[in-house]
Amino acid sequence: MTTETPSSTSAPGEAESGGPRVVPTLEMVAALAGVSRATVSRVVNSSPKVTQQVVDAVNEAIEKLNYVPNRAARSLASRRTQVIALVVPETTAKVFSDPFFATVVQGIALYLSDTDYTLNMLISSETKSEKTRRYLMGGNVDGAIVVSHHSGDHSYAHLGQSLPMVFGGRPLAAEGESYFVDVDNAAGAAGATAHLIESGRRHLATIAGPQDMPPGLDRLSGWRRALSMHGLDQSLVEVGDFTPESGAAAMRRLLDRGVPIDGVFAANDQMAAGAYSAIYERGLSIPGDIAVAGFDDNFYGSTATPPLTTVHQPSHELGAKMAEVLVALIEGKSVEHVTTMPTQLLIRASTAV
Amino acid sequence: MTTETPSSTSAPGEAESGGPRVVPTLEMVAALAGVSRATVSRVVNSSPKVTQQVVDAVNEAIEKLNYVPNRAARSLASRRTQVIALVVPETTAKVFSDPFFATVVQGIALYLSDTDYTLNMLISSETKSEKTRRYLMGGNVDGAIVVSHHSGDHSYAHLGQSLPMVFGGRPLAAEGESYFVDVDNAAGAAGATAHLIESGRRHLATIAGPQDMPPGLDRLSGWRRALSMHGLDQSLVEVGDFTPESGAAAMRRLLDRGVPIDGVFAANDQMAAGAYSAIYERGLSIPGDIAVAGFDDNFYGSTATPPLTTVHQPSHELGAKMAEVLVALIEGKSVEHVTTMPTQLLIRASTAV
DNA sequence: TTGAAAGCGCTAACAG
DNA sequence: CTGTTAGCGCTTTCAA
Repeated sequence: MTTETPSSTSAPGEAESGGPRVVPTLEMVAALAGVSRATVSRVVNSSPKVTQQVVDAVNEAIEKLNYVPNRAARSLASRRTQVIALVVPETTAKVFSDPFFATVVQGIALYLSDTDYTLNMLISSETKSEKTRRYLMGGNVDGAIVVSHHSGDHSYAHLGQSLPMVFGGRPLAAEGESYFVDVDNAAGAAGATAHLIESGRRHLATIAGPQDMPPGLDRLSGWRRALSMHGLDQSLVEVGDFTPESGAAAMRRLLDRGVPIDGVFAANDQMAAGAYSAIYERGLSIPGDIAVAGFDDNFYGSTATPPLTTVHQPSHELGAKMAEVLVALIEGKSVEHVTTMPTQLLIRASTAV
Repeated sequence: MTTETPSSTSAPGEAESGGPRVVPTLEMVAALAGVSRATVSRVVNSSPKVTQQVVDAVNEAIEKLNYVPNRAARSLASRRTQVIALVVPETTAKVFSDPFFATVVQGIALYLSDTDYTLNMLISSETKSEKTRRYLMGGNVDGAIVVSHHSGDHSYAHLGQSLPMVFGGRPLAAEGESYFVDVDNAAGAAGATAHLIESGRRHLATIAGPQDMPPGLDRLSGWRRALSMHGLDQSLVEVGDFTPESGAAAMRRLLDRGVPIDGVFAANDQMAAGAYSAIYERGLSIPGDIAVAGFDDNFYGSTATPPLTTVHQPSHELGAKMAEVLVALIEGKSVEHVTTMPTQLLIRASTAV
């Protein structure tokens, strides 16, 4: 990057028209208000010990000049960046097409927009993870949020010892001291399963998610919990990988067992959609022959025929909560390591009696 | 050289364990390498005029100390922030569930991860637009990217005169000097329509998008262009609002006209999906009786039965291009105001012969 | 309650 | 090619 500046010193951002952009400084405000820079700084940071009179004068000057504090200067002086990093592992970014993730991010951004923090989005690919790590530890951010979709991958966990961090989704291994916000997968799954039972189904199967991912594990255990509470058989389990195809395959395997099945809980909507096709292939009906419930509440479920009963995740709130926890952490408040958000059962036609 | 740190001053981010986080400074690198701070700065900024020997020594010191430049200090001194704002109008954020948008953002982030720029995401609601504006103009960012989904809303356009800005999607009114990156809607639509014609269809209709949105307008004109090139009738036009329901309604109106129709181009996949249901309602088949083509390439089209022929948008590349244009603009290079990205026709079963 | 002064860590002329 | 010298705009003791 050649940093030579032509003699005319055209300020960056001056663009092609308009006069030189003049950004008012705290000093100018001080001059206009007839006080010292220190006082202006106090007003800007709402220090309690400033005369109301002075406060008003300063605010008026600020208004008049359209003054906005310069973040860089502020950071440098206060040794606080007011920046929060949003780390998105590239593998997650690929699944970006999952509306769930997008909504979580939106929740984070919206929460932060009411604070003085700014969101810095980093896509961290394999090749750049070291760069990301350095950036995080280089004093460029006050904290970080790591959204790793379903994987439970907390490879940045150890950084949590030196930088406030919050993870989305519970880690696979009990990472001891890391903070995370998660949805109550087990309770959600148990609720959906209970609903199946309450609607009269007695021969329940499940299409579980990968057993090396926390949501896969937890949703399966939720299913088991509901069944054991009712003393029902728990042997009808097949595992998929969260794709529709795997759901269809799992459903076929279940049907091939030749035992009666009148209800299925799939660990996500995609697999439930896959199950639909397998069920229809065999000439069976939904919910007539088999009731189906899913998890996630996305497009696959809502557009299916019949619409899928599923477990809705409060993705927006999840994001907001992650931001909230992180900010609390940064500000030195003590926070629970684990925050669990409740899910909501969406009853639709696929489980009608 | 007073680099002493008061014993009690606990650095922020010290978290609950681990020693005080010591972030190495350029000065420490200079000392270790036995050169001046200026030289270290030159090396860090890869200035060409430094002896290789010195460069190596400095880099070694950097490595040893795990030094990362402090962005705030750098910004303050260089009067460049190296930050790019991503402005997401909240209305767009609500449509966040559209994978298109998520992918565009990903493209932006990925492009920037290879540069020294950082992405700052701002959700700008009605109530906060003034805050956003101030933030942008307060010297906190070097430039901004505004992603306004389909609306063509360039309400931030006037800021472009003082801050480098790039918009996604062409503006509704010819905003004179604003920069934008868009997909070639007209060409894409013309291509899909041409494909319909080439596959033997002669009685073509279209379900156009809202005529107050650029994509709605451009896709309709693309359809017209293809028809006029073949001297076909252009009267079978109905307008929808990009929702499946509006697509179904529009299709019903078309069928109600009582004239022969053997092909339909819908301005997006959602409306095409709606058209499917209207067509099926009348007992007609796809593509047997009517061939259907859409635009966007999303879930609605790929999961439809039969899979929908549609126009794929290079969303990832679009994002990357937006970032590229903005960076060029910031660095004073001259760039075209309009950048149009090509689309790609995805031929699937809905237009089979 | 307010002001003066001393930096935060880095870049950018300007000498040498 | 390298070092010296000033700041960038703001916060923060420390006095007054």
